[in-house]
Order: sequence, then C-alpha cells, then structure tokens
Amino acid sequence: MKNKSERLEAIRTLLTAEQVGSQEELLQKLVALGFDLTQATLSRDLKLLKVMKAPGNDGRYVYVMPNSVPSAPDAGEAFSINGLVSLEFSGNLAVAKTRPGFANGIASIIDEHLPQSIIGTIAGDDTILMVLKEGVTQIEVKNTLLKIIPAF
Amino acid sequence: MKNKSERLEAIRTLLTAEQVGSQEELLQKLVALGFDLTQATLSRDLKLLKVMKAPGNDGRYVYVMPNSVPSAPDAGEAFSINGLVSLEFSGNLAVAKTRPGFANGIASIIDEHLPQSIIGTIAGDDTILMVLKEGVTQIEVKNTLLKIIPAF
DNA sequence: AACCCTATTGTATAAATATGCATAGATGAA
DNA sequence: TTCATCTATGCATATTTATACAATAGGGTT
Repeated sequence: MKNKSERLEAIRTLLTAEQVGSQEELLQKLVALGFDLTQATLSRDLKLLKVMKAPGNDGRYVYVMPNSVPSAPDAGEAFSINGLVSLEFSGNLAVAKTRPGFANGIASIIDEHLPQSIIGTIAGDDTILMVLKEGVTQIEVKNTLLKIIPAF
Repeated sequence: MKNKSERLEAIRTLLTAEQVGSQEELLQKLVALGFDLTQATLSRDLKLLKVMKAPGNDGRYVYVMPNSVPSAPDAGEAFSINGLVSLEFSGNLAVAKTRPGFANGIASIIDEHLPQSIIGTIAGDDTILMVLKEGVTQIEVKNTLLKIIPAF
C-alpha cells in the first residue's frame, strides 16, 4: 500500500514519544491519526521495526524502539515535516502530543488555520491544549486538523 | 520458595547463552535443569528481570536480557522529592500547584505514569493543568496520582 | 498457640500477540 | 489484454503471555 512507510514512521515517532503498553493501544493512537489497519498488520509492522516489548519500572509493559541505532540503511531523510505525534479528545478539549519542542510551532499553525472551530490553544514543550468552540464536534476538528497538518 | 534466586540466575544465564523464542521453550530448558515451575511463574520472573521479547534478524523472536545495566541499585521507586502543593478538580480538568519550578518535572512524571487516565498535561512554572480522559473520574485520578506522587 | 502479614506459586483463564490462508491491488512479461 | 507474481492486508484463529484468584508456607507478634 502507498502509506505503509508513513505508517511505520508514525509508529516510530509514537513509540519514541509515548509509553505504549499494548498493540491494541498503539492501534487506537494510529487510528486516531487517521491510519486504517488492524492488529494483525501492526504485529507485522512491529516485527519489521524490531520493536521490543519490555517490562517497565512501574510494573507495566512498554514497547520500545531498538534503542537509537538507525540500523544503518536509514540514512537521513526521516524527521522531515511533522512533529505531531498523537491527538486525543476529552469533552470540549483536544490534546495533541508533538515531538519535544514542536508544540509551539504547531500550535501557531493551528491558531492560524482553525479559528472557526478552536477558540484557543496553549502549548508547552511537547503538548498542545486546544479548546473547541461550542457546538463544534470532535470529528469535525479532527478532520480539519488532518487536512491542515498532512504528512501523518 | 528457597530456590527462586537460583532460578532467576539460571534464567539470566540461559538467556545470555542461548536464543530462546518463547516462554514455553525456556520453561523446557529450566525443567531440564531440574527446576520445577510453570509458565505463569516464568512470566512473572521475566517481568521481574525486565527481559524483553525482541524480533530477531532471522524473522524469529528472541528473549533478551536488559543489556548490561544490572538495574539492581534501583533504590526506592517512589519519587521522594516532592514539589506538589495542591490538587483540585473541575470537570474533566485537574489543576495541581507545585513549588516554583517543579511543574514541568512533575508533569513529565505524570505524563509517563498516567496515560490511562490523563490524556495530556501542560505545565507552567508552578501549575500543572491535566486533561482527564473521557469516562475517568476525579477520584480515580486523585488516587492514582497520590500513589505515584505520595505525601502532600 | 492463634493470628496476621508477606512472598511465592499453581490453576484457570483472560488478554495479547503471531500467523496460515485468502484476497486484492500493482507490476511486468508475453 | 491476460497470466503470473509479488506485496500488503484482513480475517479467523492458534499460540503465547499475563494475571485474578486461591492456596500454601514462612516469619513475626501477641
């Protein structure tokens, strides 16, 4: 498929930025980012990426990328456009996770492009909080966001 | 049991010496060495030892010891250092006050440990804003937080 | 002793993960 | 075009792994 490599890149990014404890959980996040796949495919992707499931210090399990080591053939390329890592909603709020340091930049893009559905954003280092305008649905915002910030 | 540590040691040794692909397989080897246990116990042992299951280059899976890092001198788990001052809720939001400068540090601890109940945090200098996941109650969050960050 | 607490384990089962098989689209050769 | 082939994927399921629960054993304490 045309978006397999994008998906792999998204997985890479997600796993380095967040603590994910199961494939099902990772699947949710990927779906939230607009990818369409099943657990079976994810299992294969993780095998491909050599992602390991490791017990964490806190008693939970975490998926970890093969530490650093771009495995050689990687070369540059990678981290181009997008710092966006995940997107979640809760009521009239949306929280986006970004790569460290990207939050402010992305937030200002959002501010610029979504005045109709978002009344304001606040960004930290790797997190953006968005307050949705009254009456606007989560779906609407998600779709608009994905249109503006492509390259997922 | 009196031989748990022996068993753990045996597991350590086995895994560094051989390519083991499943707990069942490892179980066989341990039994062959005279140990008496079940897969359930083995699963717990592996968790304890922080053994990871990793996809190998040959398309198979291998259990690997947390390379180097004995992780033994772990000392206490809890974050004894405590900058947390107060915690209040409002709808799907929680606001924590911290000692000046502590907000970001504590927020990142929260990010790391409460992905199930908090979808994101934003921290200033002495204030943390947390957005609760939909469906999660204030009480739940408060209890979990207190477990992770004890002693107000 | 009687009681309580903690650690360890097995059993049974839930949860999570891997994969055999079938299918669909893509590519290319004849 | 038509056939062969290859990749990517879903579905269903086998396999594997984690865990809730109950039982047991070993300390301590009173």
